[in-house]
Amino acid sequence: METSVDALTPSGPAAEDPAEERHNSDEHRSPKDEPENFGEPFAKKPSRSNSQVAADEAAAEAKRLIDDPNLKLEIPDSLDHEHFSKLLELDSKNDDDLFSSTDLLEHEIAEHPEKLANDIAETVPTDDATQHLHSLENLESLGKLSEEAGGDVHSNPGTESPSKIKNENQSPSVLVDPVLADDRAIHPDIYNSDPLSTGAGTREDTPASILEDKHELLDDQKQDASTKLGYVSLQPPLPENAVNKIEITQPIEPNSELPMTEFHDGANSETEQSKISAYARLDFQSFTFYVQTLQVIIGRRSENDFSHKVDVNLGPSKSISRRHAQIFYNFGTGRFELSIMGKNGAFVDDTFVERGITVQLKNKAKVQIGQIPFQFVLPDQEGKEKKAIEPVDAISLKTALNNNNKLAEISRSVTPIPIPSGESTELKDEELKDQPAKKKTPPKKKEKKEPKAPKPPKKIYTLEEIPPEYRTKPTGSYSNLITACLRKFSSPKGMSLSGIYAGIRELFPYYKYCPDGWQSSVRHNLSLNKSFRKVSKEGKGWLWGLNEEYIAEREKQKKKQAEAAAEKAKAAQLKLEQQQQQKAKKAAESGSMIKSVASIPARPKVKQPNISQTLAANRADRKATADANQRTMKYLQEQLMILTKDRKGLDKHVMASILTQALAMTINQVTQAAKSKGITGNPLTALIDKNPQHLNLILAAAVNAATVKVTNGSVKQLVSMPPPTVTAPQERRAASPSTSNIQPTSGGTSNLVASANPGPAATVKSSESFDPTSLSKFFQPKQPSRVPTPSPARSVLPLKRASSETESSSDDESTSGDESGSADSDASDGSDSDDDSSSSSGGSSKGSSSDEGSSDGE
DNA sequence: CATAGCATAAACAAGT
DNA sequence: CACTTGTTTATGCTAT
Repeated sequence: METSVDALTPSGPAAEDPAEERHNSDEHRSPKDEPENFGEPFAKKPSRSNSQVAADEAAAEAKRLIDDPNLKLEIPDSLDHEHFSKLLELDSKNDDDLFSSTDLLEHEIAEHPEKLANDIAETVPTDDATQHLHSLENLESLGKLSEEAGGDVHSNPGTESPSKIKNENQSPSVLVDPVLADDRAIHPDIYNSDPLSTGAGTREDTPASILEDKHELLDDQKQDASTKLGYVSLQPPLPENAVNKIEITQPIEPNSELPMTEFHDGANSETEQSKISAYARLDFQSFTFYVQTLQVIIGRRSENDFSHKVDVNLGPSKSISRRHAQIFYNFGTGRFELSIMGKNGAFVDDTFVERGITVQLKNKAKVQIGQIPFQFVLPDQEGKEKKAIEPVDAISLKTALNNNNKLAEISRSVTPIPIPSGESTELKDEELKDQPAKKKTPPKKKEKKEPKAPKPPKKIYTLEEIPPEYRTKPTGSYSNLITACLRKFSSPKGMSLSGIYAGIRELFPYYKYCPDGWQSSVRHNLSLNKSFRKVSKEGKGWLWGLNEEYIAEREKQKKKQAEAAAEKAKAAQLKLEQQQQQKAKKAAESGSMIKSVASIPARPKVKQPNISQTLAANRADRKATADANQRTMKYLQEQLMILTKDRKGLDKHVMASILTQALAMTINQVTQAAKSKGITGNPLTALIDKNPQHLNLILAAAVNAATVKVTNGSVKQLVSMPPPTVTAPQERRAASPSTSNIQPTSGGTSNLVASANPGPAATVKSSESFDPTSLSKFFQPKQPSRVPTPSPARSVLPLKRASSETESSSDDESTSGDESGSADSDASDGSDSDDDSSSSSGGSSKGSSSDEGSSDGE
């Protein structure tokens, strides 16, 4: 260590207490950890080449996930007719198939982020060491997936890149990325060292990283400073000094729960420079190293060897491994821990710790590596106070300036840092620059003891002080927030309450700025919600974890409910359709069938509050099914009308009966046929989309059969069976003026119409012999024939969600994968009107009122 | 209108 | 004694 930190000696006031977050408890890390894992905590986020980015993403996703925890499908009540119900059955089955895998994925993620995580987790082994990995992976995958999900929310899943998402969120992560990347390059060992980290960066979401994020978020000035100061060692730029300096990295803000605090260096009482912000301090005989990142690697570094990163170089002694030990902040336990990676082990408080073991680093713990002893010192109470006061950051400082009360305290806590020596000076400068601006006021360095304000009330932020993106309360329930937090930060042993607080603050910075009170809710949730459970005991409190089984169960049920709801919705729709249909018929009977038909409103249109994406999504699903059914019904009705334009003198009543029966028959038969064929999904829908001509044939046959039945054979063929292919329909229409009315809406119908009539009664023996089996062919994997452009179906019925394409796709999807075609023209007509919700996607909208109110408070 | 879920508070009990 | 951590109970809101 080149560093000259010697100037500083352990003089500083020893920390008497660990930061609040850290508990003194002695829990050790599981001994299993092997050198490689040393980064357990880090291991968690191996991939995040950019810790921050990842963090942000994670946060973003977490939010997203959280936001849509409950997608519910709704379905109408049971249908009356069995055919309908059958239809529904098919549909419901189909639903699964209907959704493209992507859809499912997205939904799933949106709905049950945790589930996803679980799934992922399941695939992974579970020992201590790997646990972290899990989380990591989970997170990552989650992140990726969620990204997709997020993307889809807007439009296409998967299209959006993480960065994009970030941008949306305006998270600073983006900015950070480059840095991290560089960082990696510079200190390959760190990243590469971790076997677990799959090539991705290994940086953790340690508080440090978090801090980084914050820095950026907080304010520009700070940003610069922070970057430079805080991560000097890591950053590519800042070469000379940085490199040499042993690692005096100085994170600027101790955020929220992070332990980082300031050390007062008695020796340098130079005033402003008497303090250094750090999470902890390592007092060596000849120098002092301030732990300002959540991960510090201690080892031996040869002069020219930069292949691996060493934050604290213990010299050339071979008894010291290149990466001999690592001190890191375990977010899960809220403590600093020491992982021994060096083959010769180390002594911690006079106890030998062998390689692969991780132990907690208590305040003032004595550590000896090789022949080099040092003491790990946590910040003292002052630090605590400071912390308590608030995260010292630009914002708080500013505020402080404005508010005298706190000002005093903050100032004390924040006083500038004296830098140990040499290189560090630059840092100092930087800091000074920063700090002066913010903290400036009282260089008063009071002896560590101050009158001590009774209790620094938590700082109250004004709206302006809060980064815009963090002004609104995250959507999602506390249980979701907690779940996200645990998934992201929890160690296998669980997470302490304070750790959870910190995690939540990290994931949802809103909680860094909002007034206290939410902690109570968190506690309330932890103990009340079965999704959480006490994993292990730590000192006074418990380490909390997720009750995966329960969660899984809950998810299942939710899903079921959703499905049930969806079915109901469908049923309702169908019912509605039927009713309409009947109405139509009646109307027809009365004389203006056509009119009635035409008038049949496409969809009831559900009013959508578009509150959250979730809801939107849910609705979308419901709608999808409902719409599909509706569309189908409408289509059938229309076609029937068209087919029976020529009533051949039958009277209204008779026609009504015929139509009703024909419809029922068609539905029934098609459904049956499909069922027997094992076809999932709504066969009618599929048919409409893929082979409307055939469906027309079926309808025609059904009509004839119904006619025969109703008229007792007096009329055998109401509809002439057209040849399958047919085309020129126009004539027909022209012929009968009435028709024209019928399809004002859809051009698509024309085809059908055509098919329906003209041809010589071709094939179908129609009438009585309505052979269901004949339908089978329609369900064959696919018939190339189908109708192209104007898919009648669509045309006829307005689709609901113009907004989200994904969904629309989902609905037609119906059966086999098809291209279903185009939604063409017609679709447009109806759809547009209602849709809705999608727009809302933005999310976040949420409780503006509450937040603002609260925040504004003063 | 009743109900389920949540969010919040707050009172208390236990540990530290 | 001051806190932190957990439990419980009560109350109000909102969406269903």
